[in-house]
Amino acid sequence: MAVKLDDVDILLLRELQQDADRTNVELARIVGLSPAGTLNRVRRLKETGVVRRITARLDPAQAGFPLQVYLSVTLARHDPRANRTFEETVRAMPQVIAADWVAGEIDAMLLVVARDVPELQQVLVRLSTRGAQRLTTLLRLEEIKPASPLPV
Amino acid sequence: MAVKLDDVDILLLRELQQDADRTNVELARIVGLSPAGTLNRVRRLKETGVVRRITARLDPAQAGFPLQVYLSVTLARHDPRANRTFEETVRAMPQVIAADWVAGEIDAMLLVVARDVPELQQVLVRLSTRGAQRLTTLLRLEEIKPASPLPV
DNA sequence: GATGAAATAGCATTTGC
DNA sequence: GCAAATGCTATTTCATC
Repeated sequence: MAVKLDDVDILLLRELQQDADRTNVELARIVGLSPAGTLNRVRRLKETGVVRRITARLDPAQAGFPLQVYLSVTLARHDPRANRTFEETVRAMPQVIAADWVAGEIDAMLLVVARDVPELQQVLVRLSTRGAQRLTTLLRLEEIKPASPLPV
Repeated sequence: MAVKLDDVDILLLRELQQDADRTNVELARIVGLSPAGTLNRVRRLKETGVVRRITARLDPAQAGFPLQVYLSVTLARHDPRANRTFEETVRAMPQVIAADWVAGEIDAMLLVVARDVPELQQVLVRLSTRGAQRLTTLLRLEEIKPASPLPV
């Protein structure tokens, strides 16, 4: 935790994670501060990087992406150059909506969306030709728990 | 795609996914509509469910959660009751910030955050005693690609 | 059926305390 | 961090295409 957060900050973070689509005045009422004070708090949370950004979260299926998969990836080689090639490939593919290096049974975990099966296959083929030795596809069937706030 | 989206809608979705922290007037200028028209569009996108919500995305480490893991889960039993028990357990655990049923080598994929190793272990133990037969932990090391907009 | 322009009420943001 | 003040913005209304 690189930033000191008091109770009001924590409360603001909870509220903003749940619903950032509210006026500053409304937030101020919730946390019991003046609008000016609230504005300063929120600004500081953004500036310090605790709040990375405010975004709209879409329903992937409603937005035209009925296929969502987790892709677990093992690389064929593990030198820095192979890693970078893979990273750049992943960043350049719009269907990959998140990706992380991980420690465990595999090397990387990707989240991929696609409009149909052929598009998904394109993604798989491209990753295979860019260093992925083993790709395990986990098709997202149903949400157990939606993207939730960090329990600050 | 359950909703018809024209070019202006698509443009709005792109902008809102990237940065929802802007005034309606600013959005209106970007998409080339009047503020009133833009407001109607955005409201409709929210009402139809394409936009699920507007939220603050935090930096997990900055917010006090240096440990983030993907947990792949295989259940011991697969009857409806075991599934429900597991679902309810997961929903009730604040450290689980997202969870999905998947088709593939495993049954479910979870995203978990923790303040330290003991807290992570607590999560693992609890899941084990609530139906998880096999738990594979993938520790998030480094971001390859941050949470990105759907490529609408 | 949706847009644009005008009008009002309310808000964001600044300044001084 | 608060209170007051100003300049904009959100939001509604109504005419319009």
